[in-house]
Amino acid sequence: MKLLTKKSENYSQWYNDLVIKAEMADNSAVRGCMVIKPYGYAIWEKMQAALDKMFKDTGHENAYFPLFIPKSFFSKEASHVEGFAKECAVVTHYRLKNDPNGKGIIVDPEAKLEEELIVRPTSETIIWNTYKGWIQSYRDLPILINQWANVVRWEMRTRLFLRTTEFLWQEGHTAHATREEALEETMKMVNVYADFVENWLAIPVIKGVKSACERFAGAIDTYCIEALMQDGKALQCGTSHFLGQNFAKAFDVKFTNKEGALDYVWATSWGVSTRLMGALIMAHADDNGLIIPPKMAPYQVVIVPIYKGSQLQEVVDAGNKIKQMLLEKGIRVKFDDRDNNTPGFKFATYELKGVPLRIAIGPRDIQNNTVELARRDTLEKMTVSQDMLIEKIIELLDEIQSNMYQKALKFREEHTYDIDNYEEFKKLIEEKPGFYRAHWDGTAETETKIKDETKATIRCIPFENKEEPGICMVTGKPSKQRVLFARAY
RNA sequence: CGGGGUGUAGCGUAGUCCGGUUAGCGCGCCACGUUCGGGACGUGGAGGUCGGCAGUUCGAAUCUGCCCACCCCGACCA
Repeated sequence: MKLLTKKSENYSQWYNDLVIKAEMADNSAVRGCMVIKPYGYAIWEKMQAALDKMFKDTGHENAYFPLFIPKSFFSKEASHVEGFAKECAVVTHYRLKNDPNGKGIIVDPEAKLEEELIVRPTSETIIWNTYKGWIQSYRDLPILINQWANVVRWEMRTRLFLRTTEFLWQEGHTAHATREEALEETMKMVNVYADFVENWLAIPVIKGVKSACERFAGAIDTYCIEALMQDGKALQCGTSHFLGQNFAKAFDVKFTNKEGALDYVWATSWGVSTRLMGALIMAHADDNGLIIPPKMAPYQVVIVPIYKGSQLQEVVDAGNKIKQMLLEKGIRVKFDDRDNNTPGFKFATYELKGVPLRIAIGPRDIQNNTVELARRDTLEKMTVSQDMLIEKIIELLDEIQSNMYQKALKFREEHTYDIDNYEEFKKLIEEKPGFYRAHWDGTAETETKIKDETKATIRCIPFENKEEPGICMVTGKPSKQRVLFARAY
């Protein structure tokens, strides 16, 4: 049975199939929205837990702000409105009634809201309106708050996990007394994201700053992490914005500093979303299905019993014993002792779901005091003595985690090219999609021209860039360093 | 919003051009039995407003009109 279209045939189709068949998500009845299924949600919960701890460890607290934002709040920061206006869902009425013509139910025209409410596409405005009431003195600062929430952006085109109309995310919103402190926070959080994505999701990222065109609406600077997917397209995995005093000015948030003078507060905001689930899928999966890194996996080990009728009890007992041993070591394990599926079916199922390690145990193993252990990342199978099993599993989970990272890193390196000739760039971005490091004159005009002609955008100006003087590949004007181009999701 | 495509059982589909018995098949599902070291098999069974509405006709999944939904490619975007 053909479960997935091959990656090479139609990557989009392959990705959709994979998401749906691996029990991550379904398309929902609402345009552009998705149902996150239990298996997918379990992975999201793992992400939440890891990130939440990292936020707390860096001094942040969680809070919650409203879903609805009065329209007037939105208009206060000019570039922010401009950036989001085109994709907002708007609540205009608060009541339904029976259709007087007897055709079901209609919106009651009498129940029109005095002021429309925007369903948050991001919460800067309502949060800064709130912070205004919280901040009078430098002693009230910093405010370091994170919110776990859903947001709505009415994009034209949607894709499961990568760009859904409604999505889940966290958004941090901080307020500081000084520019330096806010800048430090912005950098700190982009580093937290990079740390998380690399060490937990096993996806290598490039940290950098966005060009003016790609910057968040309302920010002075946007820092980001960019990853490369297996089809050669880039995916922005997280952003951290230095908002300067833009929102403080828009919402009139002033404080008395140590010197007794009034000043506007400095702000940052930062977020990652369920898009990371898309990244996880696209960075690692193969034609057999998902590959979930051990630190993210809802279950790290699955035990599949193999038996003929009379051996059932013996094999199930052995399986339970192994399960118990693994649980005691804090390893997340599932023992699939359903008797209505064959072992082969289960093998395929858990490969599709991306479970990092599989134990198969049957009569032969019981006789030899062994199990068969199979790695999802390499599909390698080995026979292991039960006495060594726990140690071996702990070792392998570690190894799989780092092997996945190394493999993704190697892929990225093999798909990162230096390019100096624009004509060649136009050709190569088509034939060999990936990251292209090129000189750029720093102007929005050139960037826009490149985007229009090639669909490639500047993903970021990497932080860890060595000084390398050159000339812009389009205009020939001087450039201090190479920037990162790619086609992106 | 433009261009292309598709809607038939939970999923995948045949049939539509050229209207004609009870809409067929595979997977899945239910029952029983045999199986079980890489997606098992047999027997029996359940499951359909053929996307919707209207029209043409003795008769519509099939023809006509309108509408709706979804997918792919653009524009937009995390």
